[in-house]
Amino acid sequence: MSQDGGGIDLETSLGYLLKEASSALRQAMEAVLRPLGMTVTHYSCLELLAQRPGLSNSELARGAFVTRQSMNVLLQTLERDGYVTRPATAPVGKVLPTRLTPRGRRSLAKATAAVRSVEVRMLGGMTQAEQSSAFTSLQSMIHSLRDDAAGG
Amino acid sequence: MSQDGGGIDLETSLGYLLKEASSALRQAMEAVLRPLGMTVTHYSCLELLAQRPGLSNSELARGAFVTRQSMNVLLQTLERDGYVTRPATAPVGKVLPTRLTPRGRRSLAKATAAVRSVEVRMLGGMTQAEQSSAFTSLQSMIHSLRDDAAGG
DNA sequence: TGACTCATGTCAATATTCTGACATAGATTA
DNA sequence: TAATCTATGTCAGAATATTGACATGAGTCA
Repeated sequence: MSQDGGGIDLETSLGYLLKEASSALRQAMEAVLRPLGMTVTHYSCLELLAQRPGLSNSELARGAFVTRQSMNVLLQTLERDGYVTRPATAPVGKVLPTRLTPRGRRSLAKATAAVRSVEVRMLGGMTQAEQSSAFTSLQSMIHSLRDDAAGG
Repeated sequence: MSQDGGGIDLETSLGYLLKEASSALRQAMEAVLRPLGMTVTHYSCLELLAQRPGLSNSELARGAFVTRQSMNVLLQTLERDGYVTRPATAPVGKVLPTRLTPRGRRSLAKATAAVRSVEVRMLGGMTQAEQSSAFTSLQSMIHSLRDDAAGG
């Protein structure tokens, strides 16, 4: 309709569609993770640690797209429940490198399978070429948005 | 690296990239909306009402990707502050059609301009063809994820 | 008409995340 | 060395969103 000068047409807005897709993905992940007693952030943290052992609280926070305060709360729970371990004192600086315990690894294995099924489903209707171009497009969007200068 | 049988390689995962892009967009929107004293959900609600006057609480919730309970709290605040109006009694059923007040429209105008600048920036590095294919890809992902059957 | 199902609006309690703040450790610079 | 800047871990309070629950109204079906 009359998008010019008016509002942002949500029907054709790529930003809105991006949010819609992200929301659908999150909901699908929550659905398969819930039976495992795991939240998305919880899973993200474990998956990050599996791929990059020794990540710090702040690095995990950035990787899971939450604040370091939120990640800190999560890590304390995960540590208490025996999914991860952190040294009592920092080897260097204030950074506490975190690692998965065997229990954490076991827990992650089930979650990864569940999440993989979601991703496979999401990619189901796309050709390899489409996936490839979607990848490039998303990277482009991220790059443009990261060029600080908020006010323009 | 060794993604087979192991974890989900976050470096090459389209799902992770989707979350990354969505997070970057949200952060950029928060940055430009904050000076206006508005949150993203707050803005989304107003924008939805501008395009589809008379939307109900539940419909607004779905459009803004929050629960109807969360939207209800927001609407009560917006109504109290004079940005929207709702009839005291439902014209039909329990549905209360919500509408923007002149004040709500004024407030939205500034926000829309700010958000538009973010979307323009996001699209800056993409050709028209890329935007078009990104749109199709995102729609495909949403469609695949919406095909319920969570567990497979 | 009556029973059933579904969607809605709303209240309450809980959970999650964020903002603000502080002390500390390393790097940078003079 | 000393001052400054940046990044980190963490505590506390506030904002935000969610789950759970209930009553109500509309639609369906017998």
